[in-house]
Amino acid sequence: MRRHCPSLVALQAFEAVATHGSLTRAAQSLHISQGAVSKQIKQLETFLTIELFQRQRYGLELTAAGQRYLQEIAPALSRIEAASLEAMAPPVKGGELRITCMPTLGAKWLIPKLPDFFQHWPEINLTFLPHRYGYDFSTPQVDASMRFGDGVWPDCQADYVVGRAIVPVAKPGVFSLPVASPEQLAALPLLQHVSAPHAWHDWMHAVAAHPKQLNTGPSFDQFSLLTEAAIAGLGVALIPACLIEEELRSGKLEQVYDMAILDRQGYYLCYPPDRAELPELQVFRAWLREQGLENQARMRLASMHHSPGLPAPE
Amino acid sequence: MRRHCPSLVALQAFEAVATHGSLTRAAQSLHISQGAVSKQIKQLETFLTIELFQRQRYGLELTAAGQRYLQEIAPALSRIEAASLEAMAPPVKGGELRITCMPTLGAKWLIPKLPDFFQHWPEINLTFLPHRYGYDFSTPQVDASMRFGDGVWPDCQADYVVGRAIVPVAKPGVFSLPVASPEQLAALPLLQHVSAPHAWHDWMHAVAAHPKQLNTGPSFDQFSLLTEAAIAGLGVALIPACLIEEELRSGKLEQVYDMAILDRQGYYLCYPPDRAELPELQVFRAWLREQGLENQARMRLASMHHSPGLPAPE
DNA sequence: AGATCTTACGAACAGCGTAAGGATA
DNA sequence: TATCCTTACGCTGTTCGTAAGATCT
Repeated sequence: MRRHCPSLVALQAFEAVATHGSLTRAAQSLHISQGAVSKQIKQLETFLTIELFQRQRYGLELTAAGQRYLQEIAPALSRIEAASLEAMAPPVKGGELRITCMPTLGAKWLIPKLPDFFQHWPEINLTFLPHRYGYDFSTPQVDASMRFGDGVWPDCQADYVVGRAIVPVAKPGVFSLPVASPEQLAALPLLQHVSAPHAWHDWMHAVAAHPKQLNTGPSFDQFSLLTEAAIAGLGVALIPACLIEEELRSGKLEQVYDMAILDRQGYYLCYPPDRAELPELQVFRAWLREQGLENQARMRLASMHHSPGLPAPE
Repeated sequence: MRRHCPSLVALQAFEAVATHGSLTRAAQSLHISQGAVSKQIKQLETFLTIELFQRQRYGLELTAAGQRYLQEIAPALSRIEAASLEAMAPPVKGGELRITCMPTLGAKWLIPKLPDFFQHWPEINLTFLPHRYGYDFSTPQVDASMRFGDGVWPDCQADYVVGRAIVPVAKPGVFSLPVASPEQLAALPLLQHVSAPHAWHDWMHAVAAHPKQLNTGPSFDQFSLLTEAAIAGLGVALIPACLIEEELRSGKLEQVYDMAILDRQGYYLCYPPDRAELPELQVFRAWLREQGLENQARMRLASMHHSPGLPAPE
């Protein structure tokens, strides 16, 4: 049976452009030229006879059809890559992988998911080095590191994992929630992250709301404090969804408006080019990517690729 | 991020060879040369550094690793194709598709699944023509037809859908079931399909059992009668799993040994080459394929590519 | 002999990088 | 001007078909 499928490289390019919101950065992440990506996207759009992206100043944004397509394609790509890695000769017994990770992300997101990783890859010996080792790959101690940022670091490959989806949350029952419109939110106490004073403005912009004034509340310098403040009922906070999965599940927090925004910054897995071929790292990378995708699949997203973004948290 | 994936064409070739059990027939179904398929498979095996198939006289058989790989890859491919078709410009409003279908398959398998099809493709007007119209595509009345056979018909493209997985079933509680070994089955009354007197021999062979004698019971000339006989508690019957989904679910029948065999014959969607590009047909074909895959995913399979196979049923 | 898989060779095509062109603020 | 996307050209590697070779019954 002849299949009517686009090529895998085109789909990978599509996914990269969709998550990065830009041909240039997608090309960087794919390690190919920007012109090549442009052509792949165009070819894919011609094949499907639809527009996947809306061309804009400074980047491309997914159309509605593009979003639907991405939601089907991304998990399929992920599954193919994971299955291929799993099918390959398994890594050497006792394979080692040494990483560092930001404390909040580790506690709230990564560690809870590790049992699944060890179930698939019992031979891989994963070691968390002290976070203060940072991302100095010059010593042989650290193989990879979970960092926060926009995915561009010198001398460093970076694969997006999770954290760009930001949701507004509050303690259930304190305010009359969830609200019907973003404008109603503006009147509630809006908790701030000191390093991201524009976060609420950006959010309002991304959901196309234009309140006259924002009721700014107290500020905090870490997401963990912001989380606790929201749980205490002090107001509404903008927090990466991946850091409050447990709180949302258990009902300690509630999403107050069903729209996440896609910030430009997020948690990336970084590693030096010379470790890219390490089998244990490839396996970990593919697994991380699948975990990150699951997070994203469930949310309604308003994209905001070119906002200033939030600063490094914690 | 650079991905370590094989190419899509290689994966499609892999899937085709796996379902057909032969390079030659896979090549026919893909409409490319047999040498090309051979090379794709070899390249894929080199890429994964594992053996996907065991080369045998008259064909190739999946290795255990190959089976695991197929179970991940096939749904992913299916999803990509379905998403791509859905993303394309939707078929013209009021698109027509006229098919014929064998009565038992229609009643037991296809019709119950149609609500899902119409949900995805409300614009497509699907018409079931009388089965006696058969598969005469010379008149413009019939676009495609569900046929039973081994997938090779002259002047006709044929995509495998479902029906090759055969399971032994009986009424619960009548015998002491399920049995621990295939040999114990040989002593129970084995219901026969008159046109497939070797079915039970083949099944025993496929599961590597060698009973001294088979306790052959009454014979029937249609699967629907065989099904009713099994429900009545007359004995154990070998029936395509897709024809007794409802009976297994409701407990009217029970699978007596947890091993299906993959017969060479099954239900195929056939259509003339000049209708292959009909958008409505492509959509229907991709949807059928997904439905068929779901059936297969749940079973333990012992393959039996080169048995004589069962005759056309009903 | 008959069926099947493997391999070799040349042709066609797809994917890439470089680099020039065009649009927008 | 600066940034980003688009397009053109030529190179490279991949995929294909044809067809001959190998193997097994």
